Amino acid sequence: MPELPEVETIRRGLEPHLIGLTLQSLTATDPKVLDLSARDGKLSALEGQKIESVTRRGKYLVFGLEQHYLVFHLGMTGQLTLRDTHRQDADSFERTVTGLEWCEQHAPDRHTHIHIVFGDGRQLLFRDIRKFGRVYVLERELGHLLAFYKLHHLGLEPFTSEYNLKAFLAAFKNRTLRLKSLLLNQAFVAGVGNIYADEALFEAGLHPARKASRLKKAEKERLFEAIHTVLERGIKFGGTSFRDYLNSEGEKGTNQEELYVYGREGEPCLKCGTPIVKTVISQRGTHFCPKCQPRHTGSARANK
DNA sequence: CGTTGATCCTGGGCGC
DNA sequence: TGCGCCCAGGATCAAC
Repeated sequence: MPELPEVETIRRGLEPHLIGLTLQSLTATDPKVLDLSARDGKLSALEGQKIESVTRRGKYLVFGLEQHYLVFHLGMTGQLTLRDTHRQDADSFERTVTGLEWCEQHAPDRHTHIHIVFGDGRQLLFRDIRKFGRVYVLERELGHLLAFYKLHHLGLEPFTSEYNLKAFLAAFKNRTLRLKSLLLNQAFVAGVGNIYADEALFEAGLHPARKASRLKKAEKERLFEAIHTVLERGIKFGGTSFRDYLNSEGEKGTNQEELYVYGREGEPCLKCGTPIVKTVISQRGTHFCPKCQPRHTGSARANK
Protein backbone atom coordinates (compact mmCIF):
# COMPACT_ATOMS: atom_id res chain seq x y z
CA MET A 1 0.00 0.00 0.00
CA PRO A 2 1.98 2.93 -1.19
CA GLU A 3 1.22 5.84 1.13
CA LEU A 4 2.97 9.20 1.34
CA PRO A 5 6.38 7.86 2.49
CA GLU A 6 6.41 5.17 -0.21
CA VAL A 7 5.39 7.55 -2.99
CA GLU A 8 7.92 10.12 -1.79
CA THR A 9 10.66 7.46 -1.77
CA ILE A 10 9.78 6.55 -5.35
CA ARG A 11 9.73 10.21 -6.32
CA ARG A 12 13.17 10.82 -4.87
CA GLY A 13 14.47 7.76 -6.66
CA LEU A 14 13.09 8.80 -10.03
CA GLU A 15 13.66 12.55 -10.05
CA PRO A 16 17.45 12.66 -10.66
CA HIS A 17 17.19 10.06 -13.41
CA LEU A 18 14.17 11.39 -15.29
CA ILE A 19 14.58 15.16 -15.37
CA GLY A 20 15.34 16.19 -18.94
CA LEU A 21 14.52 12.83 -20.50
CA THR A 22 12.25 12.71 -23.54
CA LEU A 23 9.30 10.35 -23.64
CA GLN A 24 9.75 8.31 -26.79
CA SER A 25 6.73 6.03 -26.51
CA LEU A 26 3.99 5.19 -24.02
CA THR A 27 2.12 1.92 -24.26
CA ALA A 28 -0.77 0.70 -22.15
CA THR A 29 -1.50 -3.02 -22.25
CA ASP A 30 -4.54 -2.83 -19.96
CA PRO A 31 -6.94 0.13 -20.34
CA LYS A 32 -8.28 -0.60 -16.85
CA VAL A 33 -5.54 1.47 -15.25
CA LEU A 34 -6.21 4.43 -17.55
CA ASP A 35 -8.42 7.18 -16.29
CA LEU A 36 -10.80 8.56 -18.92
CA SER A 37 -8.40 11.48 -19.32
CA ALA A 38 -5.68 9.07 -20.46
CA ARG A 39 -7.69 7.02 -22.96
CA ASP A 40 -8.28 7.27 -26.69
CA GLY A 41 -4.69 7.93 -27.63
CA LYS A 42 -4.15 10.68 -25.08
CA LEU A 43 -1.16 8.78 -23.70
CA SER A 44 0.61 8.82 -27.06
CA ALA A 45 0.01 12.57 -27.24
CA LEU A 46 2.78 12.82 -24.63
CA GLU A 47 5.40 11.34 -26.94
CA GLY A 48 8.24 13.68 -27.73
CA GLN A 49 7.82 15.76 -24.58
CA LYS A 50 10.54 16.22 -21.97
CA ILE A 51 10.11 15.63 -18.26
CA GLU A 52 10.64 18.92 -16.46
CA SER A 53 9.65 18.02 -12.91
CA VAL A 54 8.73 15.09 -10.67
CA THR A 55 6.53 16.14 -7.78
CA ARG A 56 4.08 14.60 -5.33
CA ARG A 57 0.80 15.57 -3.69
CA GLY A 58 -0.52 13.14 -1.10
CA LYS A 59 -0.24 9.71 -2.72
CA TYR A 60 -0.21 11.12 -6.26
CA LEU A 61 3.03 11.22 -8.26
CA VAL A 62 3.12 14.02 -10.86
CA PHE A 63 5.39 14.22 -13.89
CA GLY A 64 5.50 17.75 -15.26
CA LEU A 65 5.98 17.55 -19.03
CA GLU A 66 6.33 20.39 -21.52
CA GLN A 67 2.63 20.49 -22.38
CA HIS A 68 0.98 18.07 -19.96
CA TYR A 69 1.01 16.57 -16.50
CA LEU A 70 1.22 12.79 -16.30
CA VAL A 71 -0.19 11.69 -12.94
CA PHE A 72 0.06 8.28 -11.27
CA HIS A 73 -1.80 6.86 -8.28
CA LEU A 74 -0.36 3.51 -7.23
CA GLY A 75 -3.47 2.20 -5.50
CA MET A 76 -2.62 -0.77 -3.33
CA THR A 77 -0.12 -2.81 -5.30
CA GLY A 78 1.21 -0.35 -7.85
CA GLN A 79 4.94 -0.31 -8.61
CA LEU A 80 6.79 2.26 -10.68
CA THR A 81 10.30 1.14 -11.53
CA LEU A 82 13.12 2.22 -13.73
CA ARG A 83 14.67 -0.31 -16.06
CA ASP A 84 17.85 0.06 -18.08
CA THR A 85 17.60 -2.17 -21.13
CA HIS A 86 21.28 -1.61 -21.91
CA ARG A 87 22.42 -3.06 -18.63
CA GLN A 88 23.30 -6.71 -18.92
CA ASP A 89 22.51 -8.44 -15.67
CA ALA A 90 23.46 -11.97 -14.88
CA ASP A 91 20.69 -14.44 -15.73
CA SER A 92 19.95 -14.96 -12.08
CA PHE A 93 19.00 -11.30 -11.74
CA GLU A 94 16.84 -11.01 -14.82
CA ARG A 95 13.48 -12.16 -13.56
CA THR A 96 9.98 -10.92 -13.21
CA VAL A 97 8.82 -9.39 -10.02
CA THR A 98 7.09 -11.79 -7.71
CA GLY A 99 5.88 -10.09 -4.60
CA LEU A 100 8.76 -9.10 -2.39
CA GLU A 101 11.43 -11.11 -4.13
CA TRP A 102 14.50 -8.98 -4.58
CA CYS A 103 15.60 -8.44 -8.12
CA GLU A 104 18.13 -6.25 -9.83
CA GLN A 105 15.78 -5.31 -12.62
CA HIS A 106 12.12 -5.76 -13.35
CA ALA A 107 11.42 -7.63 -16.51
CA PRO A 108 7.87 -6.78 -17.64
CA ASP A 109 5.31 -9.48 -16.88
CA ARG A 110 1.55 -9.92 -17.17
CA HIS A 111 1.00 -7.35 -14.41
CA THR A 112 3.00 -4.65 -16.17
CA HIS A 113 0.31 -2.39 -17.62
CA ILE A 114 2.21 0.65 -18.87
CA HIS A 115 5.57 0.85 -20.60
CA ILE A 116 7.23 4.21 -21.03
CA VAL A 117 10.32 4.16 -23.24
CA PHE A 118 12.89 6.93 -23.19
CA GLY A 119 15.27 7.74 -26.01
CA ASP A 120 18.31 6.48 -24.14
CA GLY A 121 17.19 2.87 -23.76
CA ARG A 122 15.73 3.23 -20.31
CA GLN A 123 12.14 2.41 -19.47
CA LEU A 124 9.68 3.34 -16.76
CA LEU A 125 7.37 0.43 -15.98
CA PHE A 126 4.05 0.61 -14.18
CA ARG A 127 3.08 -2.72 -12.66
CA ASP A 128 -0.06 -3.24 -10.59
CA ILE A 129 -1.34 -6.67 -9.59
CA ARG A 130 -4.76 -5.58 -8.34
CA LYS A 131 -5.24 -2.76 -10.79
CA PHE A 132 -6.44 -0.26 -8.22
CA GLY A 133 -3.87 2.20 -9.53
CA ARG A 134 -4.74 4.90 -12.08
CA VAL A 135 -2.97 7.06 -14.63
CA TYR A 136 -4.21 10.54 -15.55
CA VAL A 137 -3.26 13.02 -18.26
CA LEU A 138 -3.81 16.75 -17.67
CA GLU A 139 -3.20 19.81 -19.81
CA ARG A 140 -0.15 21.68 -18.56
CA GLU A 141 -1.72 24.55 -16.73
CA LEU A 142 -1.30 25.02 -13.02
CA GLY A 143 -5.03 25.63 -12.76
CA HIS A 144 -5.74 22.18 -14.15
CA LEU A 145 -3.42 20.55 -11.63
CA LEU A 146 -4.99 22.45 -8.76
CA ALA A 147 -8.45 21.52 -10.04
CA PHE A 148 -7.32 17.89 -10.12
CA TYR A 149 -6.27 18.09 -6.46
CA LYS A 150 -9.58 19.68 -5.59
CA LEU A 151 -11.56 17.10 -7.56
CA HIS A 152 -9.85 14.35 -5.58
CA HIS A 153 -10.49 16.19 -2.31
CA LEU A 154 -6.90 16.42 -1.15
CA GLY A 155 -6.47 18.01 2.25
CA LEU A 156 -3.44 19.29 4.16
CA GLU A 157 -0.09 18.40 2.63
CA PRO A 158 2.45 17.27 5.27
CA PHE A 159 5.96 18.79 5.14
CA THR A 160 4.64 22.05 3.71
CA SER A 161 3.70 25.31 5.40
CA GLU A 162 0.03 24.47 4.91
CA TYR A 163 0.44 21.64 7.41
CA ASN A 164 0.32 23.81 10.51
CA LEU A 165 -1.49 23.46 13.80
CA LYS A 166 -4.06 26.15 13.09
CA ALA A 167 -5.14 24.54 9.81
CA PHE A 168 -5.06 21.10 11.42
CA LEU A 169 -7.39 22.15 14.23
CA ALA A 170 -9.70 23.82 11.69
CA ALA A 171 -9.90 20.57 9.72
CA PHE A 172 -11.73 18.97 12.68
CA LYS A 173 -14.72 21.25 12.08
CA ASN A 174 -17.97 19.31 11.66
CA ARG A 175 -16.13 15.99 11.94
CA THR A 176 -18.00 13.43 14.02
CA LEU A 177 -16.48 10.21 12.73
CA ARG A 178 -13.91 7.94 14.40
CA LEU A 179 -10.26 8.92 14.38
CA LYS A 180 -9.26 5.98 12.19
CA SER A 181 -11.81 6.96 9.55
CA LEU A 182 -10.75 10.60 9.75
CA LEU A 183 -7.11 9.73 9.15
CA LEU A 184 -7.97 7.61 6.13
CA ASN A 185 -9.90 10.50 4.61
CA GLN A 186 -7.58 12.22 2.12
CA ALA A 187 -9.56 15.43 2.53
CA PHE A 188 -8.20 15.68 6.10
CA VAL A 189 -4.45 15.09 5.71
CA ALA A 190 -3.33 13.93 2.26
CA GLY A 191 -1.12 10.86 2.02
CA VAL A 192 -2.01 8.95 5.19
CA GLY A 193 -3.14 5.36 4.58
CA ASN A 194 -3.90 2.35 6.73
CA ILE A 195 -0.40 1.66 8.02
CA TYR A 196 0.56 5.21 8.96
CA ALA A 197 -2.93 5.92 10.36
CA ASP A 198 -2.50 3.11 12.89
CA GLU A 199 1.07 4.17 13.65
CA ALA A 200 0.12 7.82 14.10
CA LEU A 201 -2.68 6.95 16.53
CA PHE A 202 -0.27 4.82 18.56
CA GLU A 203 2.33 7.58 18.50
CA ALA A 204 -0.30 10.02 19.79
CA GLY A 205 -1.68 7.55 22.36
CA LEU A 206 -5.20 7.82 20.95
CA HIS A 207 -7.71 4.98 20.54
CA PRO A 208 -8.69 4.57 16.85
CA ALA A 209 -12.42 4.27 17.63
CA ARG A 210 -12.67 7.58 19.48
CA LYS A 211 -14.84 10.23 17.87
CA ALA A 212 -13.02 13.15 16.29
CA SER A 213 -15.49 15.58 17.83
CA ARG A 214 -14.63 14.43 21.37
CA LEU A 215 -10.92 15.16 21.34
CA LYS A 216 -9.40 17.74 23.61
CA LYS A 217 -7.17 20.36 22.05
CA ALA A 218 -4.07 18.81 23.60
CA GLU A 219 -4.97 15.46 22.05
CA LYS A 220 -5.38 17.04 18.62
CA GLU A 221 -1.98 18.64 19.03
CA ARG A 222 -0.47 15.25 19.83
CA LEU A 223 -2.03 13.80 16.69
CA PHE A 224 -0.73 16.73 14.64
CA GLU A 225 2.82 15.98 15.78
CA ALA A 226 2.39 12.20 15.57
CA ILE A 227 1.35 12.21 11.90
CA HIS A 228 4.44 14.23 11.05
CA THR A 229 6.64 11.92 13.12
CA VAL A 230 5.50 8.62 11.59
CA LEU A 231 5.53 9.94 8.00
CA GLU A 232 9.03 11.34 8.47
CA ARG A 233 10.21 8.04 9.91
CA GLY A 234 8.63 6.18 6.99
CA ILE A 235 10.57 8.28 4.50
CA LYS A 236 13.77 7.91 6.54
CA PHE A 237 13.56 4.13 6.23
CA GLY A 238 12.60 4.12 2.56
CA GLY A 239 8.95 3.16 3.02
CA THR A 240 7.16 0.13 4.44
CA SER A 241 7.38 -3.08 2.39
CA PHE A 242 4.67 -5.06 4.13
CA ARG A 243 3.43 -6.66 0.94
CA ASP A 244 4.10 -5.41 -2.57
CA TYR A 245 5.81 -2.08 -2.16
CA LEU A 246 9.13 -1.62 -3.95
CA ASN A 247 11.01 1.60 -4.66
CA SER A 248 11.98 2.84 -8.12
CA GLU A 249 14.99 0.50 -8.14
CA GLY A 250 12.87 -2.53 -7.27
CA GLU A 251 14.12 -2.66 -3.69
CA LYS A 252 12.20 -3.07 -0.44
CA GLY A 253 12.00 -0.38 2.21
CA THR A 254 12.80 -1.20 5.84
CA ASN A 255 10.15 0.73 7.75
CA GLN A 256 8.23 -2.49 8.42
CA GLU A 257 10.92 -3.15 11.03
CA GLU A 258 10.09 0.14 12.75
CA LEU A 259 6.32 -0.34 13.12
CA TYR A 260 4.80 -0.34 16.61
CA VAL A 261 1.32 -1.71 15.93
CA TYR A 262 0.53 -2.40 12.25
CA GLY A 263 0.77 -6.13 11.53
CA ARG A 264 1.70 -6.90 15.14
CA GLU A 265 -1.57 -8.43 16.38
CA GLY A 266 -0.98 -10.50 19.52
CA GLU A 267 2.62 -9.38 19.84
CA PRO A 268 3.71 -7.37 22.89
CA CYS A 269 3.48 -3.59 22.71
CA LEU A 270 7.01 -2.26 22.37
CA LYS A 271 6.32 0.32 25.08
CA CYS A 272 4.28 -1.55 27.70
CA GLY A 273 4.21 -5.24 26.72
CA THR A 274 0.44 -5.49 26.41
CA PRO A 275 -0.59 -7.65 23.41
CA ILE A 276 -1.49 -5.55 20.35
CA VAL A 277 -5.19 -5.83 19.41
CA LYS A 278 -6.59 -5.94 15.88
CA THR A 279 -10.15 -4.88 15.07
CA VAL A 280 -12.03 -3.58 12.06
CA ILE A 281 -12.97 0.08 11.71
CA SER A 282 -14.40 1.47 8.48
CA GLN A 283 -13.85 -1.95 6.90
CA ARG A 284 -10.12 -1.59 7.54
CA GLY A 285 -7.88 -3.69 9.71
CA THR A 286 -6.96 -1.53 12.70
CA HIS A 287 -4.16 -2.23 15.17
CA PHE A 288 -3.64 -0.60 18.55
CA CYS A 289 -2.35 -1.08 22.08
CA PRO A 290 -5.33 -1.16 24.49
CA LYS A 291 -3.20 0.22 27.31
CA CYS A 292 -1.23 2.95 25.53
CA GLN A 293 -4.34 3.99 23.57
CA PRO A 294 -7.21 3.97 26.10
CA ARG A 295 -10.75 4.15 24.73
CA HIS A 296 -12.00 6.26 27.57
CA THR A 297 -10.19 9.10 29.21
CA GLY A 298 -11.03 10.93 32.38
CA SER A 299 -10.45 10.77 36.11
CA ALA A 300 -10.74 6.99 36.29
CA ARG A 301 -8.12 6.29 33.69
CA ALA A 302 -6.04 3.33 34.70
CA ASN A 303 -2.95 4.03 32.69
CA LYS A 304 0.03 6.03 33.80
C1' DC B 1 -23.07 18.23 3.77
C1' DG B 2 -21.11 14.41 6.62
C1' DT B 3 -20.90 9.56 7.08
C1' DT B 4 -21.38 4.69 5.97
C1' DG B 5 -20.93 0.70 3.27
C1' DA B 6 -20.54 -1.75 -1.33
C1' DT B 7 -17.46 -2.21 -5.03
C1' DC B 8 -13.37 -3.22 -7.82
C1' DC B 9 -9.08 -6.92 -8.35
C1' DT B 10 -5.69 -10.72 -7.63
C1' DG B 11 -2.45 -13.53 -4.96
C1' DG B 12 -1.67 -15.79 -0.82
C1' DG B 13 -2.95 -18.37 3.15
C1' DC B 14 -5.83 -21.59 5.23
C1' DG B 15 -8.81 -25.74 6.04
C1' DC B 16 -10.14 -30.07 4.46
C1' DT C 1 -1.93 -32.05 -4.11
C1' DG C 2 -5.73 -29.36 -5.04
C1' DC C 3 -9.87 -27.08 -4.42
C1' DG C 4 -12.81 -23.51 -2.49
C1' DC C 5 -13.08 -19.84 0.51
C1' DC C 6 -11.81 -15.58 2.46
C1' DC C 7 -8.87 -11.75 3.33
C1' DA C 8 -5.95 -7.58 2.21
C1' DG C 9 -7.40 -2.42 1.06
C1' DG C 10 -7.61 3.28 -1.73
C1' DA C 11 -10.82 5.75 -3.72
C1' DT C 12 -15.36 6.35 -5.62
C1' DC C 13 -20.13 6.60 -5.40
C1' DA C 14 -24.88 5.69 -3.96
C1' DA C 15 -27.80 6.13 -0.14
C1' DC C 16 -29.15 7.77 4.32
